[in-house]
Amino acid sequence: MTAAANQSGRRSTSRRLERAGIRDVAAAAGVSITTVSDALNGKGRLPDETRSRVREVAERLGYRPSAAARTLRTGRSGLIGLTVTTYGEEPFTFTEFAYFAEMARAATSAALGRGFALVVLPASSRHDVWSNIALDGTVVIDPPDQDPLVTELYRSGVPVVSDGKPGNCPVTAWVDNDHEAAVLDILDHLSEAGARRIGLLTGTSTDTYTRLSTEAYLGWCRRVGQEPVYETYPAHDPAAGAVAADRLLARPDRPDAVYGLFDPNGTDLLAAARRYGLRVPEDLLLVCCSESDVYAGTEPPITTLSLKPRKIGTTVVNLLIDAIEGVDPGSAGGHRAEGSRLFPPRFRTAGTGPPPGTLMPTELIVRASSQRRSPRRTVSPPRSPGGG
Amino acid sequence: MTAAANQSGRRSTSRRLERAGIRDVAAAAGVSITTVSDALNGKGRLPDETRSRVREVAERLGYRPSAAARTLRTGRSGLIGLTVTTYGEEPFTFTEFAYFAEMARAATSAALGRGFALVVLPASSRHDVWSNIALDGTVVIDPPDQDPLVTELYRSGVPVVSDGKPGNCPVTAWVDNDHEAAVLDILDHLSEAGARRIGLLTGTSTDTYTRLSTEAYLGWCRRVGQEPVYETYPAHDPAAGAVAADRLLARPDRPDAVYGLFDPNGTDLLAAARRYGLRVPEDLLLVCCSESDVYAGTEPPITTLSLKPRKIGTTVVNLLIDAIEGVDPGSAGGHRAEGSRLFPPRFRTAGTGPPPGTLMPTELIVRASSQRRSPRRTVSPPRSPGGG
DNA sequence: GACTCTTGGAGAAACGTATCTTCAGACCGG
DNA sequence: CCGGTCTGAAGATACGTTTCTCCAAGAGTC
Repeated sequence: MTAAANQSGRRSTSRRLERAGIRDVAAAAGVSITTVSDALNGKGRLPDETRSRVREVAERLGYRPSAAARTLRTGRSGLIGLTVTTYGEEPFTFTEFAYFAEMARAATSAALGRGFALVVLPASSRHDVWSNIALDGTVVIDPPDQDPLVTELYRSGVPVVSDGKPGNCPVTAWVDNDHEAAVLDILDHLSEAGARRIGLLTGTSTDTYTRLSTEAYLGWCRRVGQEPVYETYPAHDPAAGAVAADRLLARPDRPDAVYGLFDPNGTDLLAAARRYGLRVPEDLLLVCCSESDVYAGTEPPITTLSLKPRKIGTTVVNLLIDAIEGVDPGSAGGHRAEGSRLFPPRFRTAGTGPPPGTLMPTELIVRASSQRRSPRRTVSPPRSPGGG
Repeated sequence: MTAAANQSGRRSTSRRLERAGIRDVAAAAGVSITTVSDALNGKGRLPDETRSRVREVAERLGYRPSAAARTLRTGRSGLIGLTVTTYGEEPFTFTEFAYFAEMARAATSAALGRGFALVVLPASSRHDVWSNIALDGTVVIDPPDQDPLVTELYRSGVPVVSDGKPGNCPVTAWVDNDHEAAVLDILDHLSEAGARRIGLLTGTSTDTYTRLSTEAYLGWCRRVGQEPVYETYPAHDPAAGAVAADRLLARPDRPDAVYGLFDPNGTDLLAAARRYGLRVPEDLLLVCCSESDVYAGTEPPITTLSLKPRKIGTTVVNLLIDAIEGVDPGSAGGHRAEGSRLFPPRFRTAGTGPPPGTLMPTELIVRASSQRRSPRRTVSPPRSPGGG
């Protein structure tokens, strides 16, 4: 007791009325700080009586362990960065699209459930902000090729999991949709509904989503023998989308079905169709990729492809925390991702092979805009009942 | 140099291949760690030559100061909590409504601009998550009366600024719209457009927004001599809104104009009106509170009240950081809030008076749904040209 | 030449926790 | 009676900064 009391005495003279520290608790309980730490953290070998007594004293003193000190000592902050990449020169697309909002929400929730909190950090943030925060790991949304930020993070030993298959930057793991399969699915769906010439509304940026989707479309055209009909525009510019939709329907080789890669494309295409006197779905079949449920209420309702951002967000965070906690994902201790795991994930062992990736399924929500036969049906599964 | 070299030597034997620390930089540059710290942080009295040499060495070694250690030492983490309150039993309304998404985005941006990052923390989070994070301050969105979380934060000395005038919990400062003025404005606007009986669609929860708005409506009715016509529903339940909208228009004393307090009310009311064969705006004038621009594209476009979440988010964060940095908001050093400041903010001096509040203006975006005369006009200022 | 300033920089003490090591004593079998 | 094991707990160190205090030497000043 004497030592603890001495320390406490010293402190009380040097500082006044500050928050109670572990030493104060130790002194008040008549034990050492080791015992306090052990009692509060459920470690060490202590009789339950001591444990509860210490806890009670700590409670009475309103003791709150210093997160900073704990982080310094343990090397764990309980903080995960959520990086939102910026489109073009736009400062900040976070929550701009429903996809990001949903994904961020699910990620926050999943992290919280495992005791971590999320720090929202645009990739364009000042470097001093980044380096001033103790991060246990980072989620990166849709990193561009050769993202210097990701590279530096990875090099400095911070686990990085990306939403979107990374181009050339090393990551611990990544999660993405099977964009190729999704596009092919939609094209088949439109063909079955009677489409003869399917057009595409796509973006000019080089992110994986845009690239894979466009390539899948072009490949399908080649295979089926259809001339590609597509227009591109900078996806981050909301005004440009309407213009591109107009361009697409104004072409001499006007498509009789269109798939739009971005969320606002549905309303833009619908408006353009109206301007050209095209009826949907009679004259024009429409599908777009969107997480917004406004398309259930448009006239007519529009078929959408959902990328399942909630599943993605949850999976990304779980993979990241697994990596942080050093869990072997094969063992029983690891948290199982919810979606189907097409690629068996392996955690990076120094310099062997590509980082493990997980492909998540998408969901096609079929509505009136892509059905000629029975426009009364509103929602149906994407494939015939026999499909997996 | 000897001491530094010794320390470096000791360390290199005990640990291998870890990140470079300040000691390593000091040893490599042949100076003391004090000098390194001063050089890197622009403090102390050092000739530029030494400064740049140290910086260069640090760069070469890839030195990144430990955020945890800095936080422990300085007591500043550069982290701000963003608390999203939960509606009813719903887990998590963050980004649910456009208001929160916009507000959070603006807050993140503003914080980043001043060197802080935001940690998203639902009020329902496990306590261990809260206490495990070193927060310099917290933004609380719409705290309920007697929020225990806010009370504890405030008591433990963490500055708290709330979006929404707090009920009974102590905060450092708060920001809110002038909801009473906004409602009165809308009611006047509808009256001028020819409404004889104005109805209200409101919520059952007790948050400030709902309470003040409803009270303003009731007061106006009393003053004008109109019998109140309103329906309430739990705002967090999206399905209940449509039902309540239907109830309101099914009443025997059916209103000829309705103001809906929540974002989805516009589409719900429009759908209900259609079901009852009511034309908007001919038979029914419509206004709702929303940040979504879908109401510019509905048929007809709907007049909305914007609470200006971006301004709110920016102001809240700036007030919080002012408090964290101990800036007297009256002095030139303080960051000026952008909006009009109806109450002169004073920072809390122990136990005197209520916390300083700032009222921000709202904006009425007038569209066809609330105008009988000239439905062609789409957007106009809320008041007559003479108004402030 | 003794004195004050000023400049450049080093030493060492925190910050508050977690944990490794050590240690005294109790208990126990032979 | 003695060595060994187990329990309960204290001591000390390290985590990596920032910053307060102090000192040496050079530069002026009278």
